[in-house]
Amino acid sequence: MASHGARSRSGGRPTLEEVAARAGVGRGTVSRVINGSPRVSDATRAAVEAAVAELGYVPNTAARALAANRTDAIALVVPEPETRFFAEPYFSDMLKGVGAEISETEMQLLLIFAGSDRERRRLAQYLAAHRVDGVLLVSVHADDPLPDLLSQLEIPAVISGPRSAAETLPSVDSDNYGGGRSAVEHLLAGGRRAIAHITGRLDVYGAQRRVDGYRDALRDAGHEVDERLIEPGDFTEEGGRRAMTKLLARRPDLDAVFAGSDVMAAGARQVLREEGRGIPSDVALIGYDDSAIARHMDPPLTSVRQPIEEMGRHMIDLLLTEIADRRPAVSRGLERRQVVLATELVARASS
Amino acid sequence: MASHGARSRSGGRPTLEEVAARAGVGRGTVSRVINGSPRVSDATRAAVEAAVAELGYVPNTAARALAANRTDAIALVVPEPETRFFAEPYFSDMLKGVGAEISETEMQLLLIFAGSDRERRRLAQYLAAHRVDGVLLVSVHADDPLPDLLSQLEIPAVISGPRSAAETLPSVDSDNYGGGRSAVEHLLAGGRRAIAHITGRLDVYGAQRRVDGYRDALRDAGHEVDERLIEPGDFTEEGGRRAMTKLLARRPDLDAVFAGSDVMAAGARQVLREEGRGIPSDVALIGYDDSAIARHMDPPLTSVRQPIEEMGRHMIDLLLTEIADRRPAVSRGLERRQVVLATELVARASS
DNA sequence: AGGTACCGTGGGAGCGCTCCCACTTGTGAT
DNA sequence: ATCACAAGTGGGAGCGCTCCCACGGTACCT
Repeated sequence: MASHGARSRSGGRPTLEEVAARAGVGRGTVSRVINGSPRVSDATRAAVEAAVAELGYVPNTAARALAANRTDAIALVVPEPETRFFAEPYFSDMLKGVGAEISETEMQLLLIFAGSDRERRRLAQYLAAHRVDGVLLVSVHADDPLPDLLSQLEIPAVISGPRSAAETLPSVDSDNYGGGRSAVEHLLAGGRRAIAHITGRLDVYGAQRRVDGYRDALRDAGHEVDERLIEPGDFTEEGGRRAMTKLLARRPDLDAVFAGSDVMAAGARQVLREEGRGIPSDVALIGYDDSAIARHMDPPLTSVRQPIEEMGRHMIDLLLTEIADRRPAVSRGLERRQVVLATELVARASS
Repeated sequence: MASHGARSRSGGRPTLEEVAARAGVGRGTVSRVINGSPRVSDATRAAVEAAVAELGYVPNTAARALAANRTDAIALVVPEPETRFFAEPYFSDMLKGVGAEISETEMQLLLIFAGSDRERRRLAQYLAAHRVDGVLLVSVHADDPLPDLLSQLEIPAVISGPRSAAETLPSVDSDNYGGGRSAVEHLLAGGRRAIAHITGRLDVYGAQRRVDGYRDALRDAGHEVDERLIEPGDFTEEGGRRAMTKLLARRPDLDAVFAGSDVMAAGARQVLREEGRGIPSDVALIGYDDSAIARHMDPPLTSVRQPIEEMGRHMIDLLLTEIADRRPAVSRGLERRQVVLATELVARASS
């Protein structure tokens, strides 16, 4: 008597072997059918599929993971506290795109927050245990060690928003430079001349690029760039307020503000209101992200739209390719996989 | 030569066996140390721990799952579209509590949305594959088949918000009845007499209980309940607007409104404003959830606070107990595990 | 006719762990 | 000194799958 066989297993789920017996074929054949191999005759496939249905067979993921050395899961890592995740529409839109795309596959998506030190350590453990086949990294700051850890562990990863122009990881980004340009060009076209810019956190590459776009748009139109019109923000509403206050003090004559995010634009708006400046009569205001805030603001906010959901889709695609390429230890793909998606200016009443 | 050994394994991670060799002990001993068994001498334990550190050993989860028939993961299942998840602070607070509590353990938390039919089917597959040791169910409607599926698969589960008074699953809830009572008592104490109630979706048990609390509070204070003062909502802002409009039409003399959620209160507020009714001068308004909306409303909204984060913590505790109890096939715990937490009325300017 | 090429198939070996039995050694009771 | 028992340990068996080799059969070539 098999003493081990008596170990209480959960609900006696059918195994591959049992399906094979039922279908009158070998284990290998069932495995082939389950995994969609083409090297199975139609008759056999039908027989196996019938057996699978009758027995209600569902593959044991753990066994598969052990034997095949893959987990069929990928993680969406958010190196931020949960709070920010929920506060910013960026993340939820991203998640929506990612979720939609991944549901086309057999892969499982895990959402992991790594805001605190403690969470970081857990994440490191988790990655070291290779519990996922790949990682999606969103909102990574320039000095974050996470990407290095990932490449050291040889875990495929895709980053949203490259950390610099020299990003080595495959990445998906929107055209921040072009977005910045279009905002300024729009304001210039509206006859504005003293255009201020409240930047995002400058350790975020995308924020830098928006500044570059701002500068170049002005120069190309034959205007000089007055550094007093540029004030760094931090993507928060409060930061927007502070920046707006400073700008107003330095250049009371400004007639337009391009904020690096809708949230900062909201902060700026408050200050402009308090100072009695009409929007857009006295000062035109334009944000970035085209989030719900923009639509609901009074007046509705002109904003630069990033196709965030689409970015999420692309990230999954890149990652899956990356994972698939990892199988044969061939070609370290020198063709850098960097996707950049176009932005779109959504004009509303604020400009 | 072992032809299979050549299979390209990921990065040659150290195995239990290698740790054992390094520490000069057997496999079993290392396993005991890793799993914190007390039946190991201190000296041996130290040696093993040293070997683990030197080799950077991390257990292979798949192998462990296969051998031990557990996954060390639990899922938080949200039977709603992502959109609602992000829109309602309820979920993020819940997630915060759950996340905090689970990070005390070795368990992994998965977030699964099951809003669409398609997602439902994926979830069913997922559960059938027993990829998690237990499930946390939030926001389940009365007729949802999910709980049955779970019990059929013998997967431990805990529900937030029982589906009815006869809920069989372990559950964690706040005292909706008491919350409803306290809202009404507060309004009565403020001298209000014609108190309306905009209910939540009545297929949500908690919403029913709030209505019960509303009714009983009025009766106990010697007032009759006028059914024209009760109008069902659906937890949305638009629903709040609609309900408020109807109530005003039916009982223009009402002097207070108890809304079943802050979001609905926000909708009600808009209508009251449009009708020129002052808050709280003409009509006192009170919400439920004490969400961010309540604090930022104009005027700030009195609301009934549920300790959602704490509820999340309790859910994890219950679930872990449930999972642990599942090991020996003993006592089908007849002592129903139902936790009910107290609510708290937060008085602000709207009442 | 024999040879060569597949195709479809069966099943051994092995993935890295846990579980449990059997064994050795140390301790205290007799 | 002898026995009983516990504490600590080693390692076989097995979890359910994938991978790959080997095999028989059919089709096509020379």
